[in-house]
Amino acid sequence: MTARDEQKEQRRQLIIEKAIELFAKKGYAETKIGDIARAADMSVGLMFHYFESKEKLFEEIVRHGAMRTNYPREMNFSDPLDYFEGFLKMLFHYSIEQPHIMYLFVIMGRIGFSESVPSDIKEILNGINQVEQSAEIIAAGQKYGYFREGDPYSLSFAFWSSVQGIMEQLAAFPEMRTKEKMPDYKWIVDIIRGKNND
Amino acid sequence: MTARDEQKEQRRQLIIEKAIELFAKKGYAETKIGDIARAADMSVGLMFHYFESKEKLFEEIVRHGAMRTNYPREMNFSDPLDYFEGFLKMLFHYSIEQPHIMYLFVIMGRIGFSESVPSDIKEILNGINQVEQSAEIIAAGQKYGYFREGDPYSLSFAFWSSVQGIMEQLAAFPEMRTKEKMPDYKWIVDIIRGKNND
DNA sequence: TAATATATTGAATATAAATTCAACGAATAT
DNA sequence: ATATTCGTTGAATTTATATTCAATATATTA
Repeated sequence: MTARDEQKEQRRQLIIEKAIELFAKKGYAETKIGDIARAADMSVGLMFHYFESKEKLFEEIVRHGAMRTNYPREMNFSDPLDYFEGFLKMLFHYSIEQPHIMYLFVIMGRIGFSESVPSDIKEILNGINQVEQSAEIIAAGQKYGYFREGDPYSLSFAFWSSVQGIMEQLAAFPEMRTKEKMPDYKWIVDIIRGKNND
Repeated sequence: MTARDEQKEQRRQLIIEKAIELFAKKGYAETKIGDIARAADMSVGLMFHYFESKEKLFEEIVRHGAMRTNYPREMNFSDPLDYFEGFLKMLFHYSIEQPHIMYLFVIMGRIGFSESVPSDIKEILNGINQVEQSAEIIAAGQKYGYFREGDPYSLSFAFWSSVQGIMEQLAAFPEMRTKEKMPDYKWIVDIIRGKNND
């Protein structure tokens, strides 16, 4: 790996980083190549030296995101509430200092219903149905009183939709991303937890 | 009002209705005039007979939305929880049969951070800061134990962000909009309510 | 240092979407 | 029934954005 290759890789990373932030804040269609170029402080033409197209750039981000945000699947947890609390604690915590994960989370959550995202990109996400997976955990946990009563899929849907909503607002309003102003992740866990436990 | 005028007004309403649905599902930038024209079953050119531009069409929707979604301000409530429960109950209820309000809610919630929305449209919403208003109600209600402890603004932010997230997902996935699958609005109220009450 | 490869730019081109417009058919008024 | 206005279309035109490209600067290699 020559010095130049490293430089190139860093440049690519810079573009990706800025693009992630912009895609999260504004969505795919509203984010212009020119916006990303400006954020990365380079000419529009140069963007195409590093990435074949806007679509390919986005695809690389989605692939990256598919690795990073699937955290819960690989967690070990002693009780099923930890699955959710652990993930949210991490997500909320990092949102303050390293918004990267939050941005990725926002982008990933929108892919499902964004028509401008080509279908081969959507396929990257096959098999990562967060709502489905969580519904199973909730269903299992309900038997032992870990979660409130109600349809597990609906609960899971409500939970992840809420998290998505909060992350989207946090992405858009950085002034909320301080220790003082950040919502407490436990408030959100209460969506599925109810008042059954302590 | 001649028959022709009525016809014209109906046509305009049809366009608005379809546009609301599409703007809610895909966002402003991703919704093409052609999409709306197709949904309303007319030529693209004809759209411009009814609306000066995409922007003006959107503006009309926002004005309309500014009237409809500001419901909570005008509600009477005996205890402050009713303010939130009443609104959510209404919103969730109508989402099933008349998704119109849900779509408007989604659109309105995105205006704040959508750069493609011109600033004179954003100004329509000045004075309707849902989060701010709710924070005051929460702050007042906390003294009497209606709400959980925590920064009122953060609680309000978390609550409305969650609602926004759920409405966005419901807008995109109509299969969740049935009596059986819909989340229970009380789960969401628990974000601010905590387990202080019954 | 000369030769070669890579990075960068700004201008040209291509593409997609919004908007305008001339033409025509259908409704309404005189 | 004729003239006038309105609704409609499809084909131009304009505008915004993505993409390509020739030219130049900068770095690397021989």
